[in-house]
Formats: sequence, structure tokens, C-alpha cells
Amino acid sequence: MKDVASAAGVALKTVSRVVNGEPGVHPGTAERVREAIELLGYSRNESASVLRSGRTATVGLVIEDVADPFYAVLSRAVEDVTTGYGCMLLSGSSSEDPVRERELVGAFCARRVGGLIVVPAGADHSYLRPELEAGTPAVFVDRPPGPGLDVDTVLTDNAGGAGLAVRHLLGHGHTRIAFLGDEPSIFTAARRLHGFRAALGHLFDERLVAMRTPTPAGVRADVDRMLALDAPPTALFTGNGRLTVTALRALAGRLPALVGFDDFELADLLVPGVTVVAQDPAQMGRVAAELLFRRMHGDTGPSEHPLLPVRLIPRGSGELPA
Amino acid sequence: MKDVASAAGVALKTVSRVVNGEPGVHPGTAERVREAIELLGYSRNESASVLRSGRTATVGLVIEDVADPFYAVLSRAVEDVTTGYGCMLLSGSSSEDPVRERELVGAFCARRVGGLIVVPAGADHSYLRPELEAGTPAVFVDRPPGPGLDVDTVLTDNAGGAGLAVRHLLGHGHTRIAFLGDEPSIFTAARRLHGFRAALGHLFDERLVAMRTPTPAGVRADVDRMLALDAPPTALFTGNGRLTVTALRALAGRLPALVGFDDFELADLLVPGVTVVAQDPAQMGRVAAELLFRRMHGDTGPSEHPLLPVRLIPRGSGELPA
DNA sequence: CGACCGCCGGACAACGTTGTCAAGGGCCTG
DNA sequence: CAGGCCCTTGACAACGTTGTCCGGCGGTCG
Repeated sequence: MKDVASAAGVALKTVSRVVNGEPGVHPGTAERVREAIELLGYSRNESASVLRSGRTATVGLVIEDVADPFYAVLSRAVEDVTTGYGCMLLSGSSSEDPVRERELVGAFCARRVGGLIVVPAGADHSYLRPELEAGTPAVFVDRPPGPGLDVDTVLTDNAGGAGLAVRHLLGHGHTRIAFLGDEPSIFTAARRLHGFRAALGHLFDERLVAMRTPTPAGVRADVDRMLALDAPPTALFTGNGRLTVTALRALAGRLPALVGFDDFELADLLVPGVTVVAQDPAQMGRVAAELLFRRMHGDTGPSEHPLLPVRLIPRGSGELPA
Repeated sequence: MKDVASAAGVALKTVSRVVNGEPGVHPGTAERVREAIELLGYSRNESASVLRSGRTATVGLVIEDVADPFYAVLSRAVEDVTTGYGCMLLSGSSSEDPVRERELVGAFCARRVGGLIVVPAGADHSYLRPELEAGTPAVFVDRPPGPGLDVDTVLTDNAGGAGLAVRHLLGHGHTRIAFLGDEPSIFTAARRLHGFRAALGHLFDERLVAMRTPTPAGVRADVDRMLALDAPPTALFTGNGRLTVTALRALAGRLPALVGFDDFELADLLVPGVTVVAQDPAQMGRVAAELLFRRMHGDTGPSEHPLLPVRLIPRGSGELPA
């Protein structure tokens, strides 16, 4: 910048003004400065700018895994909103590891992000308190923070969605409905189990519930065990997209009625089409990002907790008779 | 940091030494400093650190769209390697827009990233020259840079893969093979067309080629036109994952033999299973990232251009007879 | 017992930018 | 014609950290 200033024959500050589009610079001067910038291939040092001004125009996003289509779509939505506000997005995958989550948040804060969007992996987020008090807003997405932290959240109606699925299957005559879910320590899995149980009422049977990290072998074992019962299930409710796909492979043709939580590409092309309770990850990302930017722009109202609706999409597998 | 220093009763520099794990600090002093850090919830200001030292421990990644599973997996692989080297990953989606690509690269450079991994959208990358000369290495992935830029690339054997697909179909008796590809201005699409044409030789028929951005309506029109020919194709080669899926929908049961470029989840569960020529996006990301880190660590050898192999996975759709 | 050496801690400048404040010059108004 | 105001420009300090250099203290060797 010093070089640009001397090349254009002006003071440092004038170059700074031009670079930042501040008013009060003679158009001719500005043009000369711009030429010098072009000529020298100058690019502003963001670090120095941040250091001096305290502003970063950066937002941090912690998700579970970018390679998971659900979070990939969510990321993209957040990125689009962020870009729309002239900000950059920093993101990282926690791999469901609380330690990694905390490292990522720490790295983002050290880079002085203006705000955080977090899909939490851990159960304790007291480490965030200093940042929140320092004025860095945070929005929790898909799962709430640990106890004692009053921040905005954007959650899906997990229990309601599970209820929707169960009632749909009940409506097609099923009374033996099984549930395959993720680890019960994961918030969404627990909420979906809750909704499942509540909608089934006295029809709930513990033997028809299996909750674990969805590995092919594990899911196959669960499916085999359930199908071998004296009174096997006639319908299956799978608790997330990965489980639905894993279960379809494990079933290998022995297809009971099936409704899955989460939509996925090609669900419509399978035979039969897979009926799902669909969330909208892009909407989730947009809502969270917009909320975050409102906070970053100074909205200090009480914390908000929008609950996003789900939608049942019948495609065939959920409409098979009992 | 100043506060930490006075709380611990030491000088600024000593705190700096502790934070950076530099030698030459009495263990007891270091412990006192760490306690003060913990107590005050201090976190180093990365901007100031970068400004002073010039080092960033950050890598920039420009891809086409995080929400695309191919790039999502690639991103994750790059992120894992980056994390392994103690670096942070900055990434952004260009949406196939050269202007956006350039903006992203500019933003990354302004943040003084240590290196760049780019899936280029544009055809001219001379704007990168100053950065490269300034010592910021770059690796181009999936597509080469515009002419006149001597940088590392990591590409897939696109033409070879297309040839593999065509010979597979020829081997099952097909002589009328159609090609649906993306915009020919996209490098990979052009290379795949090239391989397709070369492998077909005199059997190549221009009426059986359609190249465009894969919209459902457009692909349907292409498919309808080809199937209505006097001598319709008996086999179809689709030029990327998105096209394969779009074509499957457009075909709606009128299924000729089909081989797709790119593997995709559930390809094995469709009926028949979809035969594909599979790339390995994770490997692509890893190779590119490792190469970049070698450059960042000072390897100044001649530019490298690994060509990643592809693999034909027969699943049924490519083995249908003519 | 004295001098030298090594180890540890501290003072200070500098990184590149921007906020503050002030000064110069031209133009409008009284 | 003079005074004042606005527009444009510039000088300077400060942001938080780290590299450089120096000083003091204790131990060891001659």
C-alpha cells in the first residue's frame, strides 16, 4: 500500500480511502490510485485491516461432516447468505467429536469471526461463554447447545416428523412398526425416538427398537434380528438418511413398508419409491444464517428458537399394506 | 495478552513464548502464564500474529459447489489433510462463474493463505501470476488452468474413462451408442467427448451426441429426440453424475443400456444397478492437498501432473444386450 | 574467589492498515 | 472583498503480536 501511495503520488491514507470506497476522494485522484493498484497487483492485507478495525467480515461454521449431503446442502445455503452480506465463510467438520468441535470454534474465534453457526457434537458449551459475552453471536443448528447457554437455535420438528411417519404407517394398517435410529446420545435421534414412541402409544415394543451408529454390519444384524422375531415388524421407520440407505441395503429385497427420516437423492427412482419425512437443509442453513446476521447487526432481542416443519413425501414404500 | 502478562506478573514476550511453545521459559513461569490464560479466557489474535510473522497456517479451496456430492467429498478429503498439517481450510463455491472464482481467490489471497487449491471455472488465470511469483503455491484440480500458467494439476483420466465405457458397451454388442455430456466448454466434458469419439471410431454419429448444462427439461428433450430417430441408440453413455441421474429420470423406464461417468450413492440399489466409470474424489482431494503441502514446505521441483485412474464398476445397466 | 558462560526474562520496534485530527485550497455568501 | 465553510488530502498513532537484542542472575570452571 505504501508502494501504491508513492506510485500514485498520494498519501497512504488516500489509498486506504480508495480501497475502502470511502467518500471524499477526488474522482481523478481515485482513478490514479486505482491505476497504481492495478499496475502493482496490490491486494489489501486483510490481517492488518482486521487488526486495526476489529471487523472481519467472516463467519464460522462448524458441522459434522461436509461430505454428508445433508450438511453439504446446509453449508452451501449458509455460504450463499454469507456471500450476500459480503462476508467470507470459514467452515470445518467436527466428525461428531466434541474435542474437534471445540478446536474449530477456538480457531474461528482466534481469527475473530463475526459470528458462529454450530452443529454441536459435544454436550457442554460453557467454553463459548467468554466469546458470547465478548459479543460474538452464535446460532446452534440441528441440535441445541448444552445446558445453561441461552443462544438462538434452529431445530427441526423431529418428534413431530417421527409422529407423522408413524401415523402414516398406522393409517396403512401396520401395528408392528420398528425403529432404527442413531446413537440415542445424539439429540435428533433421541427426539425422533420420543416422537415415535408417543405416536405408537401402547403399540410400542422395545424389541422393535435399535439405536446405534449406522454401520452396514450393525444395521444388518438389527434387521436380521427383528425379522426373525415371532411377530416380526411389517413396517420400518428409519431415523435418518444414512440409516435409510444402509437399511435398504441390509434388507436386500425383504422389504417391509418403510418410511425414512430425511429425503435423499434418487429416493424417487428406487422401486418402490422411498417414502420419507423430508427436512429442508437449505432452509435450515438460510434461517440460521439470516438469524446470525441479524444478531451481528445488533439485534439483541431475546433468543429465538424457530422449529422448522417437515413434510411427508409418499412414494410407495410407506404405502405398502400390512 | 497484555492483561495475561500483568496477571501472571511477567513480560509480554514471555506470554508470547508460552503461547507459541518456544523454548527458554522456566516451567514454573510457563505454568503461571497458562493459569492466567485460562483464568482470563484469553485467545491469541490470529490477525496480529499473521501480520507480524507473515505465516498463516491456512489453505484456500475454490470448488464449483459444496452441495455437489463430488465436491463435498473432495472438500472433506482436503480438509482432513489440511487439519493433519495443523492448518485451517478456507473454502468457497464458484458456481461455475469465473468472476466469482476470481473474487474467491482474491479474498483468500487477501487473507494471506499459504496455498490454493482451485477447481477453475474460468479459462484465464493470468490474474494468479503475481500470487504465484509472491510464493503462494497453487494446485489445479479436476481441470487445468488457462494457457500460459505452469502450475501443478491433479486430473482424472477423462478420455481413458470414456473409452473404457464405450469399449464395455461395444463388448456387449452395442453399435449405436449415444453420449449425453455437459457444456463442451467444460474441460472434463470435452475430454470425455474426445475419448468417446476416439473409442467409437467410424461408429461415431453426431446425431447421438448432446452436450448442455443438465436441466431436467433439456435432458428429456435430448433423450426424446434420440429415441425417436430411425436408428435409435441401444446404449447411452452419460458424461457425469448429475447427467446420469437426470437421464435416468428422463428415460422413465425406456431404459437402453447405460454407463455413467462418476459413481453415485444408490447406483447399486436401482434396478438394474447402474454401471459406472468411477472416479475417486477423495483421492483427488488428498493427492492435491499433499502436493500443495509439499510445495508449501519448499519443494520447487518442476510442476507435476498426476493423472488419476478410473475404474469401471459393472452393476447391470451396462451389461444389457443390444 | 573471580570471571565467564548459559539461561531466562524484558524492552522495543515493526508488521500494514485505519481512525482521528488538522491543514490547505477553492468557492460561496454577506 | 473578506470571512467562513466544505471538499480534499495528509500526518500520526494505535491495533496485538513477534523478532531482535540486551541485561541480569546463577552456576561452573579456572
